[in-house]
Amino acid sequence: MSAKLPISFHCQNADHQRCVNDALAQAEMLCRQQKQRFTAIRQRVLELVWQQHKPIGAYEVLEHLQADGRTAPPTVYRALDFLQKMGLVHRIASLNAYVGCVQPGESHDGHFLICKSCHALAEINAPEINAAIMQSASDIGFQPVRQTIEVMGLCPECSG
Amino acid sequence: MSAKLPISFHCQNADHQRCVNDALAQAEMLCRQQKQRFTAIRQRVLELVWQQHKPIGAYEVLEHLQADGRTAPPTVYRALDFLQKMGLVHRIASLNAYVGCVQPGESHDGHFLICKSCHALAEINAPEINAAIMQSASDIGFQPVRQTIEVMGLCPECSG
DNA sequence: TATGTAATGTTATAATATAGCGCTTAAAAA
DNA sequence: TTTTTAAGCGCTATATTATAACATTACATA
Repeated sequence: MSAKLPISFHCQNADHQRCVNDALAQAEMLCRQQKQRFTAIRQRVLELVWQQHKPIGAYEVLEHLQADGRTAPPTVYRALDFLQKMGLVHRIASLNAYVGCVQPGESHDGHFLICKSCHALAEINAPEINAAIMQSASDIGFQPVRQTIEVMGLCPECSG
Repeated sequence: MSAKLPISFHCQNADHQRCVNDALAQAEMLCRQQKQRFTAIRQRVLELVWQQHKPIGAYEVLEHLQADGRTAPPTVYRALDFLQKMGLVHRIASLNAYVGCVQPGESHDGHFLICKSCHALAEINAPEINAAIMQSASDIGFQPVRQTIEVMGLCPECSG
């Protein structure tokens, strides 16, 4: 057994805004540490990503930004690329969408469980999955570099 | 230890056309069994997918089809959708591309190792990966339905 | 052959993502 | 502080991936 992240599909804080604020504060700290600029746009995009418990599409982010004034797609993609490089958000390949990373601090690949009913997403930290992949890969001489691990199914609330 | 598929990144037949022909023959049999029509377009698309050892994009398939006469995107996507439903090809979400399935016969999700250098792909059959995912999921009450497991890295030939 | 259904043709458009270039602004150097 | 430099962003255009909608064709079978 290994240490696991506290996992949940839905926010446990009564006030999700607190999650958002925490994420923003942590991001600011990380950017400062790594001498990266946490610009207004980057903050706003990260905030938008965190404001939902489910993956958000780039063009959905764009729509929100456009409420504050004209914005074009490259602006959104640049911000998302930056946030990914900083390990602050993950891209979900099977959905073409983005989620906030629950364990920021270093760029890494996540393992995701995604509810096909309510679209909630949980990022899990499962060393056994990594171990199984590493083992299978090394069996045939393959050197893993990045992973895309996305499992669709039903979350506890929707399967009940 | 479990039974594993014969895995390789590159074809072991001297003549890859044999792989292609085998795949086509098996597909024809499966379609017959399930009373599905293995039309000329479906055959041709499956052939094109199999003719490479790496994932092929829908529009790349389209280009090849257009050499034989005018064809539009929906035709390609329909054929690919059909082949996916039949379990004859897999879609690789992280690449927006398609590969032939090495163990057709029922629709299923594959586990993929993809070389980021030569783009070769291996479909592996690793029950340990499934087990690890199932365990992690059931720990938090999640019921998996579909998986996207794609590992990028270096194949034996490219890492040597 | 007549008939219903599945498959395909065709046009248009939606959805996702990036190239390229010039301006602005923040950070670093002088 | 001023200058220099590079990063970030605005903006236009366009590439890439995918689907909607409806007409037509071809197949299975009654």
